[in-house]
Amino acid sequence: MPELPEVETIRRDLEHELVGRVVQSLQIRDRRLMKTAEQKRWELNAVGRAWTAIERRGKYLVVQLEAGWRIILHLRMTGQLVLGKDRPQSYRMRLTFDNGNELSFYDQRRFGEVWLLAPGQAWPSKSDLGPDALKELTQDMFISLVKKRTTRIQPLLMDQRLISGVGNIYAQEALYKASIRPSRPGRSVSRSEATRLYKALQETLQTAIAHRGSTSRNYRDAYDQEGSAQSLHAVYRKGGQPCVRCRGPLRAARVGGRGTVYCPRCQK
DNA sequence: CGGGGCTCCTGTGCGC
DNA sequence: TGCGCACAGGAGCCCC
Repeated sequence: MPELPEVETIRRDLEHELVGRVVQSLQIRDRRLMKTAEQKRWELNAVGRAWTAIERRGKYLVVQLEAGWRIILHLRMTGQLVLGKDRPQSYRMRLTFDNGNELSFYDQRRFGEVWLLAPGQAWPSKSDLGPDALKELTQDMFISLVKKRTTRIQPLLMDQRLISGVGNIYAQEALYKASIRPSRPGRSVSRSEATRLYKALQETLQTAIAHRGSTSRNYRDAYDQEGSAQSLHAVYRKGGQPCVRCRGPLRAARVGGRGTVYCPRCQK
């Protein structure tokens, strides 16, 4: 599910509802998510602490707790963080706060991950994250990064070590907007094309946030509501349908092991 | 460095 | 209707 715009939407919802609140208890239903020893560590160190800030790095959510502890969450494909009481019992983890509010972590495919980090403890991502696509990536950084690689441009956009936050939906949409084929080697993308792509990416991500993310299947915001950015999609999952620009059929292909859709006439 | 394939899971949609 | 297969917003790992 969630790429940068979806995670940012959830972040804002949680910030609004939970900053300043104190965790009162936690329930775990998925032993794969957290083993008994780890659960004890959470009860000792996360329960009783207030949430002081909620940040985002790429597709990760970072919850700052009192005294320098941090909770890191990654929703992978189908993770959901939903506020409110009387939600379904199929949660993997649930936190209860001092005002009675609850936060439930649902995850159909169970790829999502959660960490509790002690003060100063290392970031859990195996490989370091590249600059955040919206907050840190500048046009110059983007151009030099693209020109340096022989990798195809779509997998390049989605490589979290190079740029963090972009996934399969928004990579496809930005490439369409910039009229560049997903399979083009980075190095073959000219300066002016890269500039166009940078701007398309920024605009795509910002507009998606303004629409509270894309709900294709599983994604819901923290209030369990769907986003509406999917109504803006020009190519994602639209193989065979007419291109909105030239009316020719969009083509479905595989690039870097992932499905992608592009317009063979508009995207060079 | 790059690319392909497989893995972790569960659910859906399609062709036969 | 049933069955099997491909594929799905992610990402790490292994091998070539």
